[in-house]
Amino acid sequence: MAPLPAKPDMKDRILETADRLFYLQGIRAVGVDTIAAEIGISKRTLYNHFPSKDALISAYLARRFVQPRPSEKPPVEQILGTFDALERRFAAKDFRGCPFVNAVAELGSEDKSVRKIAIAFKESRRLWFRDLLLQIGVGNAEALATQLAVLVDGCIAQDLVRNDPAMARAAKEAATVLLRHAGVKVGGGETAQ
Amino acid sequence: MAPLPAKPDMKDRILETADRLFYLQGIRAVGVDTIAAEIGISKRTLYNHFPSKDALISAYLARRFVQPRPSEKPPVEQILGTFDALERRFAAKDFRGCPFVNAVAELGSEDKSVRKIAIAFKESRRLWFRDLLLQIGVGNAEALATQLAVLVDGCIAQDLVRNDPAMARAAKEAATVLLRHAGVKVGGGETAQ
DNA sequence: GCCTTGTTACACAGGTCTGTGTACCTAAAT
DNA sequence: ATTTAGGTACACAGACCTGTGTAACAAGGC
Repeated sequence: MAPLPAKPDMKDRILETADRLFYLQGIRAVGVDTIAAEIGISKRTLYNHFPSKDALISAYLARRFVQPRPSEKPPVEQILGTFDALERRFAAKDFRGCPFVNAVAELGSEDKSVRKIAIAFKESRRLWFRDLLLQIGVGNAEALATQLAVLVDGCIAQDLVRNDPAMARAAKEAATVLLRHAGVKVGGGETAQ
Repeated sequence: MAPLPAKPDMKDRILETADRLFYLQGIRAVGVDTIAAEIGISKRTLYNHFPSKDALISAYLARRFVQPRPSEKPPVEQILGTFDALERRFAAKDFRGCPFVNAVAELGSEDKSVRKIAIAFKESRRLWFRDLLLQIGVGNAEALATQLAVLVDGCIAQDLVRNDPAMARAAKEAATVLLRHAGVKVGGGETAQ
């Protein structure tokens, strides 16, 4: 075919493809040959952009590390909205759990850098919860934020195995109870639209 | 009948070793050569007991599928005791998360039999919670049992990444709030020793 | 023109993995 | 003593993996 030198950044294309395959099939299950073949480039080109598969794995996880964008909505809505968003993602059939948890499960405790970024991600989400809780004056925001983080990862793990978006709803109901118990006034009923 | 070999049951030794290595290092990361070498047997012997690595993986997961033994303790203690037991296991440095979640994360959705046993395990634990809740007359035991199961898997996932046994305590505190909210009279304070 | 940059095609080294084939050994049961 | 089940040693096939080396090609900038 046309040996087009690819207008969009080749590095981005490689990374986007690696991301998709790593996430859907597992890191160890996908070889660099497979990634290159999927894009239609030679393996040599891939190695011209990433010095090793490990570098590609790191870039993959770094790419997945996205902070939630600041929102104008009330903190309680943001917190509970997290579980609505999860439920929507569970319904998509290309959802395969948390890429960080999966990577740690797959690559073991050996891999220092993978664990490091996974810890950073988990902690960043916990802090996001904590800051929202502080905004609404919740006492013991630290503990409650941890509990919310546990609920998030719990319903993700459950959905990974069961493929049941209702797990997000169960987590949301639990989160609602915890918030109310902490004195937070939660708007709608337990089954928000 | 089968004449006894000199050794105790070789099949058990293979399975026990495979279990340890699969769990600690990951299924794909451990080859049959490694398992055989660890026991000090030849690879041929291993294949005389298990027709394939897949069969060994299935046996490994089946072995991990243990039901909690019936207990005389009050249901509430059994439920909350689950999180104490988890905290103890998190403190051990050979804890590496839930073997079923890890297997699904590692082997992908392709593998039907792995997913099947993982689902069965998750559901069996949920039903264990549900039956205990029914014993103490909790209304909506189904939903609460699901929430408890989410908390269990959530703190396991969190600990897998963070290596922090406090995650079990956080989950236990959340579980306590949920139980109280359901009308259950919970004995000790939120930090039972 | 020419030169640099990026890509391609392809071979290959060196390692790992699963699974098999074969011949020999050991010890217990008969 | 013979049979036989099970274990050992070891080679090997065939596949896959990561990563490199090399020569050719295509295009834009100078």
